[in-house]
Amino acid sequence: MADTMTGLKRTNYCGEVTAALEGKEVVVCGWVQRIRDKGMLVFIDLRDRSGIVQLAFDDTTEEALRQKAQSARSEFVLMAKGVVRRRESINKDMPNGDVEVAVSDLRILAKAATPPFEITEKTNVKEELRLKYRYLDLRRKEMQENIMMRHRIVKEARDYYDHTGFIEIETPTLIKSTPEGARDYLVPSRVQPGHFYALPQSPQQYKQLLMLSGYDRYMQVARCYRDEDLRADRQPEFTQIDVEMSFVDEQDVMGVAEGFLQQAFKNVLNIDLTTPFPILKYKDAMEQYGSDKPDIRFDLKIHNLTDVLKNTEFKMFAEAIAAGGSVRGIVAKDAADKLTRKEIDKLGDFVKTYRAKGLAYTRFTAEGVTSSFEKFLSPEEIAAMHTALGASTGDVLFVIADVKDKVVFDSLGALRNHLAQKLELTQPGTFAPLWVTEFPLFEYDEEENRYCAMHHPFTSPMLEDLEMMETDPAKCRARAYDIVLNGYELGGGSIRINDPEVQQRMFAALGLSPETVQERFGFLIDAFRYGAPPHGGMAFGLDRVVMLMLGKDNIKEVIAFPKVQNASELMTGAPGEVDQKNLDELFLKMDLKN
RNA sequence: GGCCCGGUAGUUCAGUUGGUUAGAACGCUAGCCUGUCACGCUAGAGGUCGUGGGUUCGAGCCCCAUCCGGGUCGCCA
Repeated sequence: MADTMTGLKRTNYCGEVTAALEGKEVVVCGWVQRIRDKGMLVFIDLRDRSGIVQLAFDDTTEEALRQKAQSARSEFVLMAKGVVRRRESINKDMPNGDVEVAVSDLRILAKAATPPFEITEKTNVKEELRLKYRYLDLRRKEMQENIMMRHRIVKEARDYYDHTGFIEIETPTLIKSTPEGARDYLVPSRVQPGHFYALPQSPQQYKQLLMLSGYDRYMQVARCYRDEDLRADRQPEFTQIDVEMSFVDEQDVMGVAEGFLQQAFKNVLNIDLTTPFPILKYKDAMEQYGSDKPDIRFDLKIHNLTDVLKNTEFKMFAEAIAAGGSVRGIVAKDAADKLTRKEIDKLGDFVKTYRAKGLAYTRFTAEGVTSSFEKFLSPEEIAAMHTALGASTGDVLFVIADVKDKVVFDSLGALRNHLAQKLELTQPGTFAPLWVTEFPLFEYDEEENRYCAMHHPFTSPMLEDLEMMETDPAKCRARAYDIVLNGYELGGGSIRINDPEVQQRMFAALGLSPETVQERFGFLIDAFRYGAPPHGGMAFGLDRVVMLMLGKDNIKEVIAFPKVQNASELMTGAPGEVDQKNLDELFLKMDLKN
């Protein structure tokens, strides 16, 4: 049987045992990181979330106690009492490597099986195994730092918004399903057969109603759910720092958000972010960076070559231009000696992922020019193109043409990021936040053959575009804004519609019948009849904020118990099957055919 | 649903053209060691090569199917 703690109380965390406590008696608790057994001398590195302290047993230690120490193994849980003393030889690599605890009482509180992987600060163990034994993975210093850093960032959020007059209000997570937008997670109702709750994709409608109720300046650390496929930066279950304010315009919301990021970066990372953040219109973001979440840490801007090449005889380009498409390119400065022919071919495959039909390139070296397409252009066209791109010796230029601007933007935008990574154009620890504004209000859904809300149906149109809601929806812009950091969408929001008439026009533009609107949003329409203040807000994706602040490229690293690509959790095995009895209670029948 | 990558000892990996008993490092077990700290030394255990089928005299290696994991496109108001 294991020892008990009887008679001992922890006095200090392991990492707190420093030279300042020399001569004092301490009691420490933790897990065995490592044992160095030299016979008459035994050293144990004891670890807790604060750090490591060395326990020492020597010829002055009672023999039975020393033997007990020798019986300990990795990850055993120990409690040790002893006097802090200077070491005979100092370990400069440890913060408290100049002291140790001369143990006089040792308790083995729990034995431990040999873990399936070593609990080390850094790891190269497969993620699958780490997630199956997540409770062991979370013992590692790296993970403990991530999780504790996440706590500090959440605390900064609560502090910041509290100090600036925000009230945290919890909203329900069993709510009514609204089939606009992402797929809902559904929860069957037992007491109302055939009816379902949905888990919230965001607290959107509740926070707007709170504005109507007068809780000016609301915030919530809110768990949200979307039943869509996972990515390195996307989990089906995630956390938002959700914010809504009344009697505000875009600048107010953006200013408050900038203040939060500024404070969090300062207090947590000691990094100064300059405000206000740059603002880029959606249209410019797409044209210059091929993305609505551009990484502006590096240049590699996209240039439009359509005019320059409008009379070209090169078929690939001419056909795209004739069909109303475009030809655009980017220049990788001084990359000619870094990109081999083989690597450029690979880039051609890369852009095909984004539906580009091909990647035209020119390698521009002192020895000469290698180009996949310039032989089809006139000398005047080549010169004009090079001028437009700002290309010179040593550069590699890439050109993509397509009937659809979206294909050109998507592929060049992705190529831009890919090249930046390959050519190491960014430095770790640099942060380039910006706002992207003036998003389109609508997006054409080719499957459903109608316009959908790009953001959500409560987003206000820009005042000057109001009339275009009916006449030219594609051109109608929204009072929406996204905050972007290093190529990631950190969050987004909008000024909402607070005029019931505009809201009706919005629903009409989306092709929703009055009956559908009444059924889905009736309570909201109704509420807005009773005095809705002008309001707006936004939400940060907390997981991404933490991920970027920690310099990670996978969101799982900053979530204690994340899900894997098929949306299961490897440790518990969720989701699981349930008993027939549970199904019967919920009036559910399985049909697993097809 | 599509594309790409991976799965060999507890872990990370190597494994030649298909050919003897599948190796290394770390970890683990036992013994020795009075100042270690990636301790050291000696000895040892540990493998259904993801799974199923096929080709072959012979498969970790070739073929087919399938499972698991990663990245990504679609998807993510």
